[in-house]
Amino acid sequence: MEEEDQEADHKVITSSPPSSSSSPSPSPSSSSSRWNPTKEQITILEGLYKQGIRTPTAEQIQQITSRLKQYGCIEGKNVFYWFQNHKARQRQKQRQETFAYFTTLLHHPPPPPPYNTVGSIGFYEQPLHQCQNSMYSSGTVRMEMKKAAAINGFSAASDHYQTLELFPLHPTGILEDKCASSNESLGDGDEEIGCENMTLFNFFGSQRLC
Amino acid sequence: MEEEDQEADHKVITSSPPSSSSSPSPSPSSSSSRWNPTKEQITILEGLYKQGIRTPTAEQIQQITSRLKQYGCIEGKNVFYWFQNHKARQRQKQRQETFAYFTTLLHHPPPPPPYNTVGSIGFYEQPLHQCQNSMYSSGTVRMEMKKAAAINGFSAASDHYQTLELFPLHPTGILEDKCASSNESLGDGDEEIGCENMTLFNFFGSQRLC
DNA sequence: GCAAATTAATGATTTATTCAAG
DNA sequence: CTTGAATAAATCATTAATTTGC
Repeated sequence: MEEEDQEADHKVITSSPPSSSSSPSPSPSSSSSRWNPTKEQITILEGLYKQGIRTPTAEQIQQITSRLKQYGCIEGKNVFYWFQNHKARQRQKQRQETFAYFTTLLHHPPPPPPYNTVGSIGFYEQPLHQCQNSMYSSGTVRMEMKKAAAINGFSAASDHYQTLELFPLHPTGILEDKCASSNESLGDGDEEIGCENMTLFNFFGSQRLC
Repeated sequence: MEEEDQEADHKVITSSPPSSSSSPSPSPSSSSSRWNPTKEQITILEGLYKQGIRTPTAEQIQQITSRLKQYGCIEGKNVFYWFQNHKARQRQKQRQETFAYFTTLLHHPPPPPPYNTVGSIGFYEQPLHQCQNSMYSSGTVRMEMKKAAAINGFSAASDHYQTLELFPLHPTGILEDKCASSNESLGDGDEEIGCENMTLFNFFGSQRLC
């Protein structure tokens, strides 16, 4: 549809004067192409983030924006982007930390969980992401499975259930383990539970470090 | 429509300490008529949930099940039910929290930002958490807001933008006030920056940055 | 000391996924 | 099954840091 000319003049050299000034004070003369937050603005934004704000609503953005204007020029979109980026990068950071943590664990095998060691979540060594959607190839297979699972579950739910054996599900050695105990603790648990995209352990996936 | 049942089984109550208790050890003596997850099992299941798994496929269920058997007896249907219930209840919980938040907001007239101290960001007195995901009680409020953002940003992104205002995003005076130092409506020198997409959030009152 | 050159951060866009109405 | 809204991931692009040669 819209083929953005990749070669547009991104240059926009803007002849920005390398004013070398360290503080991006709201000096209007600097017609920079992008928002350059002041220290105060950053401080406030981070404070809001710590308060739990992640994806502010339009109204919130408005309020925040007008509030931040006293410290320098800023628009709503800047606030919007800031939260987008900050959230994403915090998550990214944590993934790396978690990854490092797991790597460490793999080198120091934790005491084999007998029965009461809380933890051990590492399951797949594959990206995993939310792979629940991509385990099927023909498109209907999954549906079938689901239904089957459901049916099996509900129908047979009487007494003598016996490993219903949902399918020709060969155990496959896919899920070798390399368990590692982990559960909270690592990282600043600043994500809330309600959010359904914690992706705490996605680090197996799109990890860019390497 | 697809509101998961609500009172299925499994209490998830932190199962009592394994020691000595009749914790559902792998002995299918069927002392209880229903699955009683062990703490380890819960931990793992929650971990998987955090990883993004919501509705595992039959295969995944199978894998998870066999994995969890290490910590106590369990069947595929238990896993299946657990995800069903957990998903539904998390959603329910979040809706409630969000609703509470909004109720609070409605009772506390939008706190006039007494901005002065840089460090203290007294925006919302409540933790706020992240209500962005479901702040609707009836189901439309949030939609409106988001839509506004989206439409303004992506669709209207064309030419001279000017506070499109395709919404009752009435300022409500909530955020008006101070800091009005920079007016702008005057010059309407909109095209200041060569970026087309800049209109993303015009509705915030496309004011010049500086 | 200072700028050009290089690297690291981070603002801004675009693309892909997810979810749930219709 | 299709589609729109919302959001996260990936990517692009610019600015600040910093290194480096003089």
